[in-house]
Amino acid sequence: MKPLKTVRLSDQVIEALKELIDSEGFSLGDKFYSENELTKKLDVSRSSIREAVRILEVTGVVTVKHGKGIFIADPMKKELEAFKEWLINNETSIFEHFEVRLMIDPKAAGVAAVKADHEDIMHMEKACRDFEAVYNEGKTPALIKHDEEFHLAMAKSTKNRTLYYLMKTMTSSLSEGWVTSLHTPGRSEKTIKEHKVIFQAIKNKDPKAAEKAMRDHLDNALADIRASLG
Amino acid sequence: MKPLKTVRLSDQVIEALKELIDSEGFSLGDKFYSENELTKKLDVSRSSIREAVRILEVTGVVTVKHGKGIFIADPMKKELEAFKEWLINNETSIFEHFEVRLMIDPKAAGVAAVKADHEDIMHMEKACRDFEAVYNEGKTPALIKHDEEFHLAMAKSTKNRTLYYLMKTMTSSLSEGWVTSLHTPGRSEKTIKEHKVIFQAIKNKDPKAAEKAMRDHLDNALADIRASLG
DNA sequence: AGATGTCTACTTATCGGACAAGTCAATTAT
DNA sequence: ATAATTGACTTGTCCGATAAGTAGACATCT
Repeated sequence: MKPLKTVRLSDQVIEALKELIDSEGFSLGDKFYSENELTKKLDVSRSSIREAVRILEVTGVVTVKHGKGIFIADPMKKELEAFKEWLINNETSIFEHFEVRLMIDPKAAGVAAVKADHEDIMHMEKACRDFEAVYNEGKTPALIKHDEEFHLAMAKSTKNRTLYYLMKTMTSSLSEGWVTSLHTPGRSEKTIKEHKVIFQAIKNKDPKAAEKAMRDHLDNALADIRASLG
Repeated sequence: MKPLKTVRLSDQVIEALKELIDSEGFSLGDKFYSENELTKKLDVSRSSIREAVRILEVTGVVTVKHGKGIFIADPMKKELEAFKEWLINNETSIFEHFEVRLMIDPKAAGVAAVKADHEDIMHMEKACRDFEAVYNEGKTPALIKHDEEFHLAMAKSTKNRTLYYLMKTMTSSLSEGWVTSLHTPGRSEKTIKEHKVIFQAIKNKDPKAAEKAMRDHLDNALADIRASLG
């Protein structure tokens, strides 16, 4: 790479690095080339490489770790991990969790009803089927996983990655701490029915019905938990 | 300036330069110190100075002109251009963030209206005052911090720690470099008014009014951002 | 065998000096 | 007076050296 007049070299390097990441299929968390490797690869001094990498770091494309190397970054990942850790360590109550989920999930279901495509519909339908199948096999502990699968499929179909990652963080922290509490007597059967109602509303592209169905689902689940806890 | 363990020197330089700009009263278009001057002034090698200056350039604090020097930039103008670029390059956009915030914040404001105690009210009132004070001083870049302060105080008064930490995670996930772009022309004045409306509704323990005020606030902010981006 | 410390290679972080190249104004030649 | 030149100052890039964090291999001790 030779300097082009009037255009800063390090700016060209920035573009070259983005291109490298895309074209060579680097993804989330992968270790990138070291500064020395990049020096040879792009035939540019290490100073220019460093400037470019540093800028890619502040713009959230990569993260640089002293002594380890350059890694492809996930913008929200760091914060979400800290969030999850906090959720687990602080044993936040299941009621807090539901209060938040009641804010998010119904609205998300409404958005999903508008934006879900065929693939999303298939995914949610599969989650419903899996839940029912596992229930019929009597594998109660595994049910929570498929409950999450449905809610995550729903979140994904909103086409909002931020929302999706957020839900993933919350659900994963939930399954690690409160597995047993969620399966109160008779809850699984109700969940199967309620998920189907939500699914149908989304499939019918009816936002209001989807929102209401999701709210009812969470309200019912919360009521059952309260009842079982006395 | 001596190196501090575990903290990158160039990061410290960034803060030092921001401090220099503030404390020595540099303003829009002024010629800043040259790299050599900064080297002597901060007792740091030119490489580190360059890294820091380069980052301040991409975040819109200064502009660097070959052969001429470093100049204090117009934050708004520069950043709005860069912000557009950033939105294009990053898949998770500010719009995704707002879509999620629109799900959470209004409901949270409703809960806050019910559960906020005296201390919470004081905290929110302080956030409103701080925002207005900083605005009157013309320190635009610092406004976002006090905007977040208000929303976090609101979240905290829900007494739901999960919700609070969630909000904290989301606000911090907004890339630090581009936050001032959120303050489009005329937005600050509106924010002051809108925050007051939300605050009053919460203080009056009126959940529905609080919810509506928050929804309006976010809708308006989003509309302004869309408008400023064309 | 298992725990512990040391060595080594590789990585990023910082430094200092060198030269290229753009800018501007004072000086000089015409 | 005008044009060309020079020189000082600026950022842009390169190079080589050293510091410091990391991880795995290896040897040592218990």
